[in-house]
Amino acid sequence: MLDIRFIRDHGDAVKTAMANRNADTDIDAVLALDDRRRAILAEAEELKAERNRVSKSIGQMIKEGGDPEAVKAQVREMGDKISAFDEQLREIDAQLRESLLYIPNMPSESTPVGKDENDNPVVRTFGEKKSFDFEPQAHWDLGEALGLFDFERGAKIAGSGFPLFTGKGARLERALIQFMLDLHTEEHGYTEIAPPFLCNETAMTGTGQLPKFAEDMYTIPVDGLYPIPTAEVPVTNLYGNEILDQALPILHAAYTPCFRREAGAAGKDTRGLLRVHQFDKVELVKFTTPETSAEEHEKLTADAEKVLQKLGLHYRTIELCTGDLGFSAAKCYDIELWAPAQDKWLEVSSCSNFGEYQARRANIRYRNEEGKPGFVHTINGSGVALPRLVIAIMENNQQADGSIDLPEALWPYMGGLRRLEKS
RNA sequence: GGAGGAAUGGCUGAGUGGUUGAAAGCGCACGAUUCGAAAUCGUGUGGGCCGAAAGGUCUCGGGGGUUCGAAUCCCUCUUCCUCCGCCA
Repeated sequence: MLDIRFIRDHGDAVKTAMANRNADTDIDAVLALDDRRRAILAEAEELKAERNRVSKSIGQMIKEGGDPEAVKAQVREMGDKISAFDEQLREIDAQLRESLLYIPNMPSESTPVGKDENDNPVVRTFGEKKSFDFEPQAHWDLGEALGLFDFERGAKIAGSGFPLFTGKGARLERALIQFMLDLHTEEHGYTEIAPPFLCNETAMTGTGQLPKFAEDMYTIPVDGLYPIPTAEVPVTNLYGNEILDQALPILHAAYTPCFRREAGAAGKDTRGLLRVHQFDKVELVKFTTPETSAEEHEKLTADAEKVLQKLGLHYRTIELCTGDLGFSAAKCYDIELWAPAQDKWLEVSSCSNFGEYQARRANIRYRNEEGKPGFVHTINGSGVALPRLVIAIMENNQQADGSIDLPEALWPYMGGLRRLEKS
């Protein structure tokens, strides 16, 4: 959420930023609401000050044996007026907050201005495209043949898009999760979190999934809970409504399953693991001061990339332009893996710096050098998401006979197994 | 699921209707003392909103109510603790 005072003082900059984002927002309406709010607030508070004064004098009067009835009546009348003002304020506050919740973050100064994904610059590339002396197979064919997953039965018990892994496929999921968590906790300094997989509306609003993206979420209406679409939600909201007294930055890594309805992408990428309703992911989350957030964002992106380097996978890192930037992000790098049988890049991580946008929504603060509370900056990114990582491992490391060589980094996590082949 | 108890500032903990935003202690910050430190003494020390500031207002788990006035009384919700039941 943006600071209403910032919008008030930098209306034009905000409008430009929203235009760069292709965001449909009515900043003038928000400013008008803000004006009205302050006018009414001033009047209401003046009246309250008066009431408090007179009320106290009643106490005195009674002590001195006077008759306070006339004054009481007067104050009661003031109270009625105040109630009316408060009622108006409640309404305006709710409207204002609702409006602010629908305004996306300001892109950072350094975010390139652009229209859509075609304007996203490639920042760096690691490795290169593997060449095959045979026609590489798609992961769904490889996996089916090797008995790594059984999507038909997954669909039977849950629905299409709910993958089901079997045997070595299930083991590979577990191995990757453990490999990534070990890397981030032992080498990159993150503290592991095992959070709830369901979150309430407050948490979902804090990170920006609600209210705008409700249709992308699964819901459990009877309990008011949502299966999390990313560990970002529970881990960021860990510190909601707190003033942190521990040293920043705080670094957390968390494995969770993620649940996404993919409502806007129905019918797209329906085969295999390209786009699924449930997937595993290791997420990295940082809480920093404004001074260090840019640097910590770069480091977090590097931490995510390290996973792919260790697995020897060809990837590229792109920076999202203003037109392609996520709702809550100020700056974002996407990491994409090359999948030869798909003949395209697959996004496995979005590393975003949210500035104080999420912190303001979730009310996460720290004490600055003056000891005053200020909003932290939050940063997060996948480190990384499993399905497309599995696709890349399978499709890049496949052999002519349909077996798959496992990256060396995974051998210890697979109980020494070096290759997936027909048993 | 049933029956009880609890929720106050960074922490411990007073406070059952009137200048209480809240005693006291601890902690923390600054100052004095000291060659320096400890100890000691003094001063200060929650947060939101409005305001250029002075100041005002709101806030004692959340919401609602009674009252001229609520941390204090009433209703309700949430969370935690204890016991019973059920259960991975």
